[in-house]
Amino acid sequence: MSDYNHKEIEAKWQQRWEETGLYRQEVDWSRPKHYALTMLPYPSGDLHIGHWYAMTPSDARARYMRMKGYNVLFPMGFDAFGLPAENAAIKNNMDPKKWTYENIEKMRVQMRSMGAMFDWRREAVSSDPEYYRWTQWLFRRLYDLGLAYRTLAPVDFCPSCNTTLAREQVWGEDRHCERCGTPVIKKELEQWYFRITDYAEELLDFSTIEWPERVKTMQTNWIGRSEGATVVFKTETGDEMPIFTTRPDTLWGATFMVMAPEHPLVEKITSPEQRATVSAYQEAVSRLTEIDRESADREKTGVFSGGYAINPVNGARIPIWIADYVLMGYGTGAIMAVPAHDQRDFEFARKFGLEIVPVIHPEGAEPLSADTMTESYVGPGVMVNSGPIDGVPTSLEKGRKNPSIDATIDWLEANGAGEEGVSYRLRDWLISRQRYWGAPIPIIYCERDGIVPVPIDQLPVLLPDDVEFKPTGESPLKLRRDWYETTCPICGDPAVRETDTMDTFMCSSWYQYRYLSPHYDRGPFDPDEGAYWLPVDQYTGGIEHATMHLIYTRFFTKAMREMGLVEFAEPMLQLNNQGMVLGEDNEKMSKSRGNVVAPDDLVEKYGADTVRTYLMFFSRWEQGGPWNYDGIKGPQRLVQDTWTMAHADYRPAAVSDEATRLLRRKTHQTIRKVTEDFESFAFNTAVAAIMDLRNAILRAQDGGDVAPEAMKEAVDSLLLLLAPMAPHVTEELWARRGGPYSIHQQPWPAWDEAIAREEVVTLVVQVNGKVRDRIELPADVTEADARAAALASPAVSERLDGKSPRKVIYVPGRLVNIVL
RNA sequence: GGGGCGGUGGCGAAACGGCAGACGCAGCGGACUUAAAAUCCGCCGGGGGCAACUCCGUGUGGGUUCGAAUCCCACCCGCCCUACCA
Repeated sequence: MSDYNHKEIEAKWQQRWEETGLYRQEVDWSRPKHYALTMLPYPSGDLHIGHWYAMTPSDARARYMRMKGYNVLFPMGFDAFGLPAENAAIKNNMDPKKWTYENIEKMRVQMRSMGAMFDWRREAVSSDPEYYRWTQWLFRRLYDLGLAYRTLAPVDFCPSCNTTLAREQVWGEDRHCERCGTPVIKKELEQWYFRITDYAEELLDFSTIEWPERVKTMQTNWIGRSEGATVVFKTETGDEMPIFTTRPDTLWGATFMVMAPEHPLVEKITSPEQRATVSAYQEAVSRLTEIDRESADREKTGVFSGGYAINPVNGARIPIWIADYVLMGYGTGAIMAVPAHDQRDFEFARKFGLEIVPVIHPEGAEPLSADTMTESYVGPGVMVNSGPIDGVPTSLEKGRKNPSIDATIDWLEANGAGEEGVSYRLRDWLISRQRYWGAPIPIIYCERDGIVPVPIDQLPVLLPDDVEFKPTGESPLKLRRDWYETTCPICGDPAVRETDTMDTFMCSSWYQYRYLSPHYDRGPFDPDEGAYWLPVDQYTGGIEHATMHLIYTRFFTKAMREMGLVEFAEPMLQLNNQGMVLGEDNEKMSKSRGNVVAPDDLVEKYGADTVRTYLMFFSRWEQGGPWNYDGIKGPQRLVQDTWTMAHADYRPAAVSDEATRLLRRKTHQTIRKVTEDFESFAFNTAVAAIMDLRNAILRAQDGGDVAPEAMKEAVDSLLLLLAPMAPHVTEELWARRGGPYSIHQQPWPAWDEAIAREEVVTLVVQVNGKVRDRIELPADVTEADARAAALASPAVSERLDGKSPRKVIYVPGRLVNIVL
């Protein structure tokens, strides 16, 4: 037996797998398919331990499914557009493309060291023109479906540099430009959006997918469905001013209105006397950070507009105020204020001396009085001062099934003053980025024809190379006149290109489709591949994408369904999230903390097999936890012991049936346990079970009284069970023991329930719930015998003291509890 | 403020409502060795006892149950997400 040399073995098998195409994944309609996908990395240039933690257990699961008989697709690629490349380029005066592709090359080498079963022929890189051609194509299809639109949106703008700024370019409390120090202003710019809100309702439906409750809850909260009513108020200038409320029943208590400072009607309703005040307020608000503006504990600010609106339920003339606690992005950007029954409105009314009219009489209490209230009342009661709904009970704080709300909506609909309505917190997806390193938005602006999409046959709109990264504040794309200036596809007149690029989340919203056929040039993916492989069966990745990527890709799939590209509505049927590997100090890993664990060094020292096994063993996968350099010794010993026992020249002196039966039982119990654990992503206990089998085999080899066939079964089974976790060393040992190539193509071992069954059970004997004795009984003992045996236990009879028990609980195979 | 996840030996963790601590790390004692590493054997939650054994113990306080780490209620602590959502 030679020593275990992980470097030699891992290099050897990685090369052999490559040469023999072991991990080529092809359509095969005669076999059931399994599309396993793990989130693709951003090419930062260094594969860190978090990547290993995400990818190697996913790989082991894919390998397990393969051994179970599935035709498994397990691809990999790179989410290669994005800001870091551009920042690195500006900093080092380097081409972002060069930076990105050098990083990709480096990471490919690192990923190969994992020994994962990625089929590299299916690799997709989102910054390749043959990839983003189809990103642009999908944009075009979304545009044609009316799901992409352009509208004004506020961005941070430096009036001195005359440019938009990214959030991280705005510095300090006073929000000044990072370059020139000028205070930035909010400016309305034309930006591209996707109408994800059209799918808000459908995105709330998780009935066809098995995703973690946590992710479903986060998405549900993110989408934020509220039920209520839309009510149209009329301003004195004659404009309609719709509002959304979850408490339409309190309409009779509305004593003023509040508009967001950015509301388009503000200009119109502001009176001449108030104009200067309102403008100053708008200006001040535009300088606040989002965080400042949206922090709830900040004191309310606002100004009177000078305008009035009419409450449609009672004709009351109420003042319209402007305040930034009302957000343009939610509902209609304007609210009715009911200070008696809404705390925010109450605080505002008290601060500015506005009228408060209670419309709910609390159950069994004194009527509310505007003069004595110290906070709003949101409890149950009976409606008062509310015309047609006086006397109707109100129970819940929000939502329907509240009699007073139902009655109000009926009244509103009957009188044409409003209707039942639903509002979502979800906003449309802003995809414009004032950035170079991204997929160009394939749009041309023509004086005559306006917004003109680039014709399909002219895609991709290539991102030009050799751009100048002068810090001028202009997009580098604008400086490339030969690229920026073009002609209108419709009229042929001179026109200009859109210089914004697409959010990289768009690239990653459909990559699972591109993997099927990364070089296909007649569509985003080859439908023949799609028909077989889609949708993704098993998706793995971090929880941090719960409300971003994981919503976007669901939206994309629904939109692709509208395009006729797919027939299903959900991209990934099952999702499992891994946790995070923390530093040894139990803190998030970071260079500044000096607690970063480098996988390359670990692979050098221990080998990929040991690193993989340790990552799967040290904690529950979805939980993660702190790294521990000592802990890796456990899996290291497992690998070493496996090496030793697989080489052992085992010749028993004399065979014992009992010892043989015990080892076989352990073997079959382990197969059962590891199989169940792989099914449920419980990798840590799977490794523990394999370690347990290892212990039994070593003991049996030492004892030398187990039949050779049982020993072979045990060792071969251990190799097969360990193969998904430690693919190289098990392959080597399998080959050395004369097994056919490859171990990864062997069927997953099956267990025999009869062999796995215990013949003797240890019954716990409790008296009043406390363990007093343990008795060994045959596994098939009858209830009567078990009860009798328990009562016969000395520990019981002693405590029973001649009396008969009040009750005896029998749990088969577990315990007998005697209650005195 | 809202929502989510978690709190079990020195450490990472196991445990269909049924023997708490599987498996591993560290530690301690011993064997081998000139020595160290590696390896092997034993011990390893706390208290009491020579021992058989016994009492206590899963963040805190209650509850349900024959029986609770597990279910319910309240609270404390930690982490994550979200944040004036009308």
